[in-house]
Amino acid sequence: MTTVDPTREALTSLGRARRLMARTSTADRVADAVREEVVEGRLRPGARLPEQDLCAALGVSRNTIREALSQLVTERVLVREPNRGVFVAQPDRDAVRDVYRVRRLVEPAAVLHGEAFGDAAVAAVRAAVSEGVAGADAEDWAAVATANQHFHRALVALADSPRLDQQMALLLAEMRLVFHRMPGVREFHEPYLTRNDAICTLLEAGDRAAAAVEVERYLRDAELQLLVAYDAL
Amino acid sequence: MTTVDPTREALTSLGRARRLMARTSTADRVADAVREEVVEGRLRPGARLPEQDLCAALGVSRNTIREALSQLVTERVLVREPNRGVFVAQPDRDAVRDVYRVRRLVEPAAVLHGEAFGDAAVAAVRAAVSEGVAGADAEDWAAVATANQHFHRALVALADSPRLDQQMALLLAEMRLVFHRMPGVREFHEPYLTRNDAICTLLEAGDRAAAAVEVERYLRDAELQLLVAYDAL
DNA sequence: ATTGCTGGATTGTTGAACAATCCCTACGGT
DNA sequence: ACCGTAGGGATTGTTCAACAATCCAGCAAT
Repeated sequence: MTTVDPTREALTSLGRARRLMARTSTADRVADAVREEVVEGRLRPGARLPEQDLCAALGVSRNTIREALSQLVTERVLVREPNRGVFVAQPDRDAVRDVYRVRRLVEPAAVLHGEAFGDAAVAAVRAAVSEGVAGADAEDWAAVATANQHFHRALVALADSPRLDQQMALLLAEMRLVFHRMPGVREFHEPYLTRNDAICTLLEAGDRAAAAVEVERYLRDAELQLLVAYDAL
Repeated sequence: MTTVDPTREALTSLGRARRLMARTSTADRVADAVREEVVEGRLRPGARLPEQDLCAALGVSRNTIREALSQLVTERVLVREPNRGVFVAQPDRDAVRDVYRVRRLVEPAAVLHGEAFGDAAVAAVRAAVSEGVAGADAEDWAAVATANQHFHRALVALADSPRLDQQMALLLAEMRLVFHRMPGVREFHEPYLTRNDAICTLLEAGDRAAAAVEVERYLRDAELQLLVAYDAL
């Protein structure tokens, strides 16, 4: 029987925390850089990413590049075609349907049954709404799109679950690829500003049930609009 | 204006399918092998996985090993401590709470709003229930645990979403790590056999609302039981 | 126009190397 | 006995160079 030493245990715990906040690895930074290029639209869906070019551009070895690319493939930001290379993902109709199927399950449930305490979580939702309005006032539609994503991230954050937050981040990154495949960012995002506001107001009033219903309707409309746009593509 | 050639289009589609069914890469196979060892419990939570040992055991180079390990780290099967190595994950109390938070949102929602048509999906649930009963009759409690996981995977499959299925697979793999940290596999899984049966019967009767409520209660009880066991650890 | 071949380019995988970091131990000072 | 420190060994993080396997484009031949 080994006796537990609480002090020692606490110290090793601190050491672990230290390690977790250690500087990210090179591969992680490469992945961040490439992901940034993709979600910002500077790398278009379908674009090919030769490993050597990335080596030259980022000044790291091919192995490190490959590690980063594998990471992005599991995030669905890139797709790998064996022996051909990796490409920026091109979400197809089925991908859109599936993403919205998940969102329609998760987002209303988070609004309805979220366990986040206090008003901070709702305040984050309000902040995203304001951010969208500010973007619209400045006619910066890319900013409006970003604010919209912050809005939905804030909705999921009501569940107070790191794992769910992470999954939502992946889904939203995939959504950016969807938007990059089609024109009309303004037309798509602008109409939802008022609906965001309405949902947020319901939340602030404590009427989670009504807010959840409204979120579900929102997502259904958005999906339909995207699928129609895909058909016209 | 380009004219569409349906034959040509079908052929390129075939080419893409060919690539997707291409034999998995070495790194993928290594990841599968290690994951198998972990979920089967032959590698205990907290165990260290030195890269060189894996090289010798599996006969592949260190770079390939590292690629596989990175993959498993993103799956939360392993954790990496920079400059120290990778270890089999040891889900802590917070991990259990978070996993169940996600499951309590997703599983009832999938049961309630799932869009899987036909009886095939419900039949899969029934199959998992029968599998559990068979395992209990044979007093094979590991089989009962596996059947339980199949049951919950079948519940999520009601949503008919590949992305959700994949996420559920990751959560269930994490749950296996939780179980490996504590004794009493039988005591934990056996009581849920009758509840599985009840939920399945409700589903077969078309009463999704009642089934969803029952799933939610189920998950709440299971979480509580696990947290108590953690405290006694 | 279709088939078959060939050369070049890219990926998949390996092996070896080196710096950086960590762990452990021994040593010396107090 | 306790703390700090310095060294040594082991492991990881990263790079580089090489080779086989595969794919692609272009060309030749029918």
